[in-house]
Amino acid sequence: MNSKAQELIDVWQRGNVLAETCPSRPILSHLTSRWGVLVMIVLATGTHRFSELRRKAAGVSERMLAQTLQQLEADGFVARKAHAVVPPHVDYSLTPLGQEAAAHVIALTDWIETALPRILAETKAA
Amino acid sequence: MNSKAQELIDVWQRGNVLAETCPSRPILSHLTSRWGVLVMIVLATGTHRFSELRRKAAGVSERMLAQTLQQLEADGFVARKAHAVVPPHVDYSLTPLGQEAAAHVIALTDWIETALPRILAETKAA
DNA sequence: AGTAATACTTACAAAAATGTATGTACTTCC
DNA sequence: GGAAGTACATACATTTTTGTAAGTATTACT
Repeated sequence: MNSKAQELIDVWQRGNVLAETCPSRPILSHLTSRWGVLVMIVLATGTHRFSELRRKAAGVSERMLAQTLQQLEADGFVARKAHAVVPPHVDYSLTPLGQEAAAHVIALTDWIETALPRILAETKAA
Repeated sequence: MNSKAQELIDVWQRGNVLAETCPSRPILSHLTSRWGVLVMIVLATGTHRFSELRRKAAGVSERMLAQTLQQLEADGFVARKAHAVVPPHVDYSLTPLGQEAAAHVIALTDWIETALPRILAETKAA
């Protein structure tokens, strides 16, 4: 059996982000995308509405927030609950899977935030 | 004192990725960039040459690898050591700071790789 | 003399991400 | 009657990212 075929089989057991076509790569990119990271962090603190997320993740446009939420929902990390009222009311929260993912994303960003003074001290100008 | 000024001061103690202009954001984006993640993972397994990194991080172009390495080096996560020989020989490794960062990046990717079957099972078509 | 090897850089092109502005639906409030 | 409020979608423009191809320097091998 060639290595390509082996890779396909392995995915049923475990992904490998180093492999070019592994389905873990798009998942990783959604989770580590510019806004994906921030959305996960905010949702980890509890259920939020669209507009609340927009305010807390400073800098996101409506368009990007909507797109990001749809990706995370499609990946099974975010649950969307729309209430049939006018004006619209939609609640976003993390699924159990999303909570697991968020824990790691937060561990990373938390480290960065904490280590920032040390990092900045060693950073060479861009 | 206004909140903008407070933000500037706080950075000396701790970053906040939710803040639009916090210097932690570019750091985060370098670490979570498409190739940044892979480079950190590979370097965490030991010192590598440019060409070795290129092979292990399947899919990177020379241009992107060079650029990624320069960013990570500027941030103080990667150490570059060039040997003055012909043909060129350059070794890349993680700094102590880089090793701390890598640990978290790996925790995340490792979780994704492990959870991949579960994730794929819940994933809605793109 | 021509080719290979390594770690890049540079110019150019194509693709992807992101932003801006505008529209929608329906109800409540002024 | 007109404005506000919410959660989006859509078209379009711009910016950023990424890739491709080619070039560079020096030595060794054929």
